[in-house]
Amino acid sequence: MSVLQHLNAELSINSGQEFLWERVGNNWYGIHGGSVVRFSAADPLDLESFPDCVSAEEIFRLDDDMGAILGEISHDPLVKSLVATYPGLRLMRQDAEQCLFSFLCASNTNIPMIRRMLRSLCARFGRQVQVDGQKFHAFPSAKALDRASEAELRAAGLGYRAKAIKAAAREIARGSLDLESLKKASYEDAKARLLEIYGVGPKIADCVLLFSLEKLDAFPIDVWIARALANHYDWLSDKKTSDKLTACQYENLSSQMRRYFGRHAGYAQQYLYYHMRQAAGKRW
DNA sequence: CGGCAGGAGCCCA
DNA sequence: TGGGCTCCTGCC
Repeated sequence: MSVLQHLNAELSINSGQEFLWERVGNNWYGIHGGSVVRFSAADPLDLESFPDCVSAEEIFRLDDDMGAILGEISHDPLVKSLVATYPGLRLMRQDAEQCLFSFLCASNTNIPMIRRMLRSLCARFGRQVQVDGQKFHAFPSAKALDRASEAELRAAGLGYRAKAIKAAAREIARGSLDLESLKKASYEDAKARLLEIYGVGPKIADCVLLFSLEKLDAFPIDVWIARALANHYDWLSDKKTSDKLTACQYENLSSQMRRYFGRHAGYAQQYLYYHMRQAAGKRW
């Protein structure tokens, strides 16, 4: 995810959503599927991609009506206050395959480790791209990942996640999984298809649905959101009693929040997530 | 320094 | 419903 603050001024990327962005001097550089993207920290709309197939409108979701969206989710007093505290925070639209592979790497680990795994995948299996005299590696295609053995993926530092990466790469490479087509499907249908993938549970599915498949009502619940719900939403039924949510509790809580916040519940989720991380002093 | 908990979870018995 | 999974960092 990324958080874009003040589109025309200060900007920060929250790596809890977008894992492969980094600031170098006055520019941000990021990996978006097969492209390297660069934009100016001072003016994010001054954006180029290499090769040129991504626009600022696309990745910053400039087509979203932020006024209307913020109005909808601000019926909740906490989110209303966070909208004021973090002006300009936005969702970023991610490459669907990269998003799926990224969150398959995200289970039972932390953000610095996720970044390390993904950089390792890019370096080993991604195409090299030169931008501004610097060498980058694009995100590997599903075919490239499918050509790698599970052992090679383990050697890239993925641990037990290698099996899931391999399984998803195979489905995409063989054409049995078409993420693009899921953008046109309903939330329920797209989620059901994602849950068939080995290694994808409700949390990862909701992340892909929100960040890449245009399901802005998806409400992913990770450990930070679970804490936010426990601390601030007393009226929720079947709240977590232990550290971890069962699949049943997850669906119950997530659907309650989707109903509560409405068709752009995912934006509310991002404010809560960003706030919980900020409050805990996390930068990355 | 060793030991242990924890980290955008999920699968399996 | 509980245990295990890779492996690294932070803390005691």
